[in-house]
Amino acid sequence: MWPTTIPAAIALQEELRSKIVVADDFGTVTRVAGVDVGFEDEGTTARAAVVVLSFPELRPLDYALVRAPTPFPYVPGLLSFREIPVVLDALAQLAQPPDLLICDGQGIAHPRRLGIASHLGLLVDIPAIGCAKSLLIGHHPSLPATKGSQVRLPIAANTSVSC
DNA sequence: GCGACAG
DNA sequence: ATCTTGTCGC
Repeated sequence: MWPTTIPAAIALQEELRSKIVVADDFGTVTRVAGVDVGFEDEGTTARAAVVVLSFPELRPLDYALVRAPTPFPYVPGLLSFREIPVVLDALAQLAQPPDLLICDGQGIAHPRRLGIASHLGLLVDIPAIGCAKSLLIGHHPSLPATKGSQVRLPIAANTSVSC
């Protein structure tokens, strides 16, 4: 069953965090999937879109678009409970299952090390990368001023939190 | 107590 | 995330 309350969701994260395996090697990747979720009807409907590309060619191989009732409110730190259910439905419809997932949200750079990418990857047992557009917690060193600069930052920098 | 807070 | 208007860059 899926958590319905904030305490239950946090408890589940605490339970799952130990299962996370941090890796810099994703093994042999043949198909990579881009995953994202949008909302309709004032947030009451969740819409998942998954596209599978060949790797490294990046040719579209498959995709799925699924809508379902939104199961959980947006709570910073608990995004996965709002977006994952409909994503699971979409992933189940793929004829070409991916070897790697790239999600719009945090991975282990999360208060309890379980951002949506980590959570989803754990549930479907597929390596996942969190590709968030902004920071949820922590800090990082100042970045190069030039767009496209190659930098190597600590994973989930300064994640000292008291949540 | 106050501010911050993925999408 | 979504909505909506104005502005910017190619």
